[in-house]
Amino acid sequence: MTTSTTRTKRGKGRDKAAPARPTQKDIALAAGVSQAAVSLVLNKTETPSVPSATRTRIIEVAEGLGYRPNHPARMLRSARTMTFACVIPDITNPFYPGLVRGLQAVAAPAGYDVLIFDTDGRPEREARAIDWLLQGRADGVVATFFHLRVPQLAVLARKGIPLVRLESRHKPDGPLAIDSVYIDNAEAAAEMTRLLIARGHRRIAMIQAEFGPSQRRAQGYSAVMREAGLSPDFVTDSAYSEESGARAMNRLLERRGERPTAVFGASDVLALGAMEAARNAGLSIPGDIAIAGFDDIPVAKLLGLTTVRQPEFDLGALAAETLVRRLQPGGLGSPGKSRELKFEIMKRSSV
Amino acid sequence: MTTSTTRTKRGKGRDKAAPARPTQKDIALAAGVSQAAVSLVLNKTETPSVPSATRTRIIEVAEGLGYRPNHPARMLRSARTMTFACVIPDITNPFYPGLVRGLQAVAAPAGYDVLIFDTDGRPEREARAIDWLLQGRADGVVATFFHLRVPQLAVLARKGIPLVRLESRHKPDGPLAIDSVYIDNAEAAAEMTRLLIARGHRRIAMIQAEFGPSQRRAQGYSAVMREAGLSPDFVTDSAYSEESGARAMNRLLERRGERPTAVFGASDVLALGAMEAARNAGLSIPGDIAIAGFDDIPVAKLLGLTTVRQPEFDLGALAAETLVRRLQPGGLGSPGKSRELKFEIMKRSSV
DNA sequence: TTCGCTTAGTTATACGTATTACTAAAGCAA
DNA sequence: TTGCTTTAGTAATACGTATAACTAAGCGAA
Repeated sequence: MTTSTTRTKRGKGRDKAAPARPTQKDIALAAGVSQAAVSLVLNKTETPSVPSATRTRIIEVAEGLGYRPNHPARMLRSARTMTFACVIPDITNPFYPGLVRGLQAVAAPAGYDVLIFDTDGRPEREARAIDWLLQGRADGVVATFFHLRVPQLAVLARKGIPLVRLESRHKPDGPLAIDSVYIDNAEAAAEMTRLLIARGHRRIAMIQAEFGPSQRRAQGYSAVMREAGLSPDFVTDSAYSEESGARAMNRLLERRGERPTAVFGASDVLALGAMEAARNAGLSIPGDIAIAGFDDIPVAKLLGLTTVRQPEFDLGALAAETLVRRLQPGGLGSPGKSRELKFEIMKRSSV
Repeated sequence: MTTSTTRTKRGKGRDKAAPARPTQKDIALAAGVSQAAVSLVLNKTETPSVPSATRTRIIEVAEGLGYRPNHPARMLRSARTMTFACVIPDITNPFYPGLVRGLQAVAAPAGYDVLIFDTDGRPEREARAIDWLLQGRADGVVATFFHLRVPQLAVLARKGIPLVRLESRHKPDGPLAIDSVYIDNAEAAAEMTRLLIARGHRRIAMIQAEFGPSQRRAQGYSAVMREAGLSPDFVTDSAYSEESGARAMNRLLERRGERPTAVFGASDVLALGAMEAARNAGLSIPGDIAIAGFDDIPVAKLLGLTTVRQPEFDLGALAAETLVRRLQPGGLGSPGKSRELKFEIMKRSSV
């Protein structure tokens, strides 16, 4: 609008002051060598066919022009994106940022970046994620799928894209390059349920979500309840969100007859929502009602929530390690493994 | 399979039946047309030179083979990555996931993905981010830099990569494609300080971090304090983390002489750390000490933290819109604009 | 002299796509 | 018949890189 020169950024326009991104060709031209020589020097630490004088000259010219390798071109040529995709329901759920950092911690030193894809736990978004991955945007994937199962995921492995699933239980080895990392969700939930029973609770309800890891947690809870001669009591809401948790808790509180004395949220976010709803209803925690969660997101500590600790960072790091190994030559051949990390019961003040 | 012409063309023929990702060439071969025809049909909605019979055949073959366009090749050819980079200190800070979702909400419908780069607020990581962006990995950037200033960032704009900064105040228009979105951090901090004074506090300390938006917030606080004839009282720690907040609070509590009656954390995360330290020291909030924060991260509500609301999602969405507009033809020419969103004081129970 | 070896590179090609420029064949009018 | 238009495509090229295959010059040895 003002006095601005219409600058053509790149293209055959070739005007002098246009600071386009210089390519190896530009360096070659400026240094009086071929493009191949430039590529050689810039990529190999030892170049038998290029003497150090030329080497130095090329490097100096490259620095002088501010050369940066063109990533897309590299990807195309080498069929490697040097990117991991992280497919998760929602980065806003405080469980996942820690996982992502774990991923990054291992991926970055190995030269990989991390791309995030949110599915919102919806089947069509999960399908879109697969489609998107098949476009060669990532060399490997770490993912939590609520809906897709191995048959739908196998296509990735078949196209040479290893996948590490964040799972809720041990998976039998499979022939494809689909691995998993997990903590034993059923056992963890079982142990938490035992704790609640040991504290004297008999009417214990579980707030669960429709899909995802909540199912496995529900199994552990159910098993222990029945073992103790108590009847499982589920309230199901749609998502892993505070709103869902609060809604579920309100449904519990509206019940006529005997209310539960303890509520086990299938995830911390659900438990926190439940906690707030309980407080809003004038109940004290754990006096009037005990609340337990699952995940141990960072705020759980601040709020004194008794919960199951999932080592999110370590899970991410382990997943990344698995991918890095898979992507080494010949790594795709071995059978899919399931690797376990240990959970921990964090006893705080909400139970 | 039916026709045994499935050949492995990538990977030097190691695997036997490896179903490589089919390319346009493969489709062309199978459909008896040229690669150009395939590209035409698959990309244009109207193809005057390809009759609908051929069109249909090509599309069917493409679907039959499970064709997915190769993203790197597209990027190279079209010089468009269809990716936005989001450069932030730490995705683990609960302020940022919401920002990312706002970004995604606008970016995705426009066809852009979002890549996350964590800097940890360290200068060398920020420099690495720039370097990394210059490799043509993203078409546009949304970023929070603690250390880099316009001179160092200008290189992006000069190479045709628009940048939207998440800022703490209005920036004068500049000639480059560097925009910013912000809330008026100084005024917000000023207003919060006024609230604390209005509640009767006279000894009000601020916990701040060494770099980043904390500085601007400190200015607003200082101004109001001095205006009221009170002296500003800073405790500085390194990062925007709970540990830093707790450490700073402990330093305040260890002071001999008169303790502050209110503590203003330059960010919610700092305030939460301070809150925990205060509780651990046996103080009640707000009875013994009032605590205020800045950001309004999701847990602030759960913990009853009085704080300044930054519309994180909207900031992200606005940033993305700005980028999308910049990337439309001719969008890079206009001067860099600074766009403001409104903050809100969230009065809860910690003050 | 010829042969072989080393040095210092260069040339050529491929990755998969998008796009521009071109063309062969058919149809039709004059 | 020629000339022109339409139809239905194809061939060629470029994007920037990595790498395999090649070469020209110089030198020493047989």
